[in-house]
Amino acid sequence: MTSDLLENLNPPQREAVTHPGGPLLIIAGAGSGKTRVITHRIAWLIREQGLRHSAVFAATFTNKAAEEMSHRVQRLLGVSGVSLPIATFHSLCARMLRTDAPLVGRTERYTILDEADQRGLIKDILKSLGLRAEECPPAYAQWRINQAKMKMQTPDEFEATLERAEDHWVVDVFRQYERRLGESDAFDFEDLILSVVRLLEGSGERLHHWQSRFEHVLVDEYQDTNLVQYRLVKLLSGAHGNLCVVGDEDQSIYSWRGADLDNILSFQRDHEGAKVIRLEQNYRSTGNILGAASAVIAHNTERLGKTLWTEAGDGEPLCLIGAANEHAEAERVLELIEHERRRGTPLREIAIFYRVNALSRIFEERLAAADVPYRIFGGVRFFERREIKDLIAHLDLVENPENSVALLRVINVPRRGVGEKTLRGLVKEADRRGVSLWQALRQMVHEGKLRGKAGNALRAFVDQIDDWRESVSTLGLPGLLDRILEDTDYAAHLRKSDPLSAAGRVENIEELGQSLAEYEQGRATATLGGYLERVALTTATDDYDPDEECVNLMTLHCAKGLEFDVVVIVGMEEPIFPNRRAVEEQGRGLEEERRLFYVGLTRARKRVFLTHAMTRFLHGQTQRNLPSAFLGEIPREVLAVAGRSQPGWGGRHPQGVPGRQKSVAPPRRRGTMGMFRTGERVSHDAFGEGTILGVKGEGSMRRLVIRFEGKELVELLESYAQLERLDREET
DNA sequence: ACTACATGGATTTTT
DNA sequence: TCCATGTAGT
Repeated sequence: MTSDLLENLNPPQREAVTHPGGPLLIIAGAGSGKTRVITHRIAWLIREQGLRHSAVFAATFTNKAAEEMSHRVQRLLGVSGVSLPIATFHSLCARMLRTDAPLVGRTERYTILDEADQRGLIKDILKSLGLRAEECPPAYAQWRINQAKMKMQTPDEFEATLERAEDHWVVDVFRQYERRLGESDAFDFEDLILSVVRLLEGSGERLHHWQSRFEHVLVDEYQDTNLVQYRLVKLLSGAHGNLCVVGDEDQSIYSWRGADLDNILSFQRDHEGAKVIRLEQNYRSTGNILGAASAVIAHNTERLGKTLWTEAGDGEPLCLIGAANEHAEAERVLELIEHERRRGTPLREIAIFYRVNALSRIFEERLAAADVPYRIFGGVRFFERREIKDLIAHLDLVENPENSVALLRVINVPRRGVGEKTLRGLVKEADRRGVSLWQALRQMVHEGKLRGKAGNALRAFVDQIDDWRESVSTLGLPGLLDRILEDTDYAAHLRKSDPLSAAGRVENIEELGQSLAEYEQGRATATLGGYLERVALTTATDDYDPDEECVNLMTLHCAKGLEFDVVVIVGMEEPIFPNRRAVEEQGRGLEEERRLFYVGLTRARKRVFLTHAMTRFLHGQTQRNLPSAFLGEIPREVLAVAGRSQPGWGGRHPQGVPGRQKSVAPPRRRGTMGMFRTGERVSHDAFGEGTILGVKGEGSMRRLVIRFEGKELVELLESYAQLERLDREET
């Protein structure tokens, strides 16, 4: 029986799809049809192997990936509107906890804290412990606590492994934090998975229950899993061993978020008899792009190794563009976009990637000035806007008033005259009684202890929450929101606190109402808890429109999983990319930076442009930047160097080019201007005139050591330094 | 209790 | 430069 599910698959893809069971590692190179293989495999398991829909646990890292997979599987199966267990790790665990939360000390109405909530809670704890923010930065505590949790450390274990004595305060914060989470009936992101792991480890009955529920376990982006996710997957597949993981070690770029590359590197050792399938045929990029990416990544040592190939032709060479400063760089990128436009490339097929967000601004400004539509990925997310967070916090409280984080956020918004002093008293009182803030409030109301201006406000607040809680069922979700808006006169509060942005914020609130209505309409059992779970685990970047006609700006991290005809990677400069801090502060820094470059390159279908500026104004000062070392790792034969395309500009105009540039010729490509020798006089756009003192390396790695007039020594890669020979001109 | 200024720090951020 | 955060003033 040849299933139509196997049509249009290449042999290794087919083998991966039809692998019967047992551990399977699919090493999926960039652009090798990974999603296709996963979705076809799930469909194949269900249709050809007779698996129940609900028996395939398929975990991803992003909602977007999960949604796409889920849709495609449903399409393959010819069904729709089915809720398959294809979702993010967090979402799958949240679902398991909807029934099992009471077994880990929470209720079914638990709350999910996002990172902002988490930071709020930590700040609060710091305050109540009397720690000063200068010596004990909340962000640092948050980071350490999350790191510890990702390593499955309890506060005690964290304390035992603490290396720096001066960090001991974090232990206290961690202990308090865990306690307060419990009191608030809340999970943070990591807890969602961690709690399930602890549950499965602690209860044979639950382990058996979930193991038999999920007969196959699939993991996407396996190179990004951390210890907790690894344990979860191992536990769930422990009984039957039907574990299929898909990943690419060369695209692991989240180690700083706890991802452990060893999970994928040692999969074979870890799972006896594991089958390994490599997907190496690339269906996305040209030969030249693939050649560049492969050559770059070959410098890494922590690899399973794979050889990407394509049936496509070489295509055009990658194009390196050097500019004198960031203004010139932006100008060149704009020219390039204009040129692409005339070539017929749709704007939505052009992307600008940068290593750090700080680089995006100048491109935004230039694009806006030139009336080129653009959009930025990963800005402030919808559900992180202040007004939305405020209202969600109200909803959180209605669902679960024990949630102290939400309570503190909301108790004086809009202003009710409940200040810091009153609040501190309340926190202290709750602490003394050993109950949540909400419980303390209720008890105090009951005992008639709340008097005075603040007391009245607090009593009214308690009544209001109770009132809302009672009316949820009659009002419906959008109705509840309206009621909250009305009762708090929130719009007036917005107008008062920030008149300029009020209109936009009101619009956002209307959108929130829309989203509530949509949620309610979309399902038979729409609950407030269900909606809040979705909100907590969803970023609104998930719903961007890929067809919108605009240039895409994003960090290299955001680019993972996307593809464009034309990719421009800007800021290819030494301290920025590879990022000096990343290299210094993380053990595997340089290799991870290189993987990031690899990810960027492999996003491109047709053309890649790499740009760098000799000097850049950043953080309030002008820095002089050498071209990225990664540029030297690209084989010379696939790299073209654009010369100065506009005589008379681009060089010594620190203020940028005055006025609008008329459309100009495409970046001209030309090779280097012959080899330079020691002793020759040269001129350079940014550095001025100088003398070559020495030569290092050879071929594409040939570097020139130059002393520029009155300045220190500079080492430049000859192949793209854009030097001009002076001696000859002067004679 | 809220607002206005100073200070210091500035990768990346799937959930 | 720009932003978040902390403190001093009203």
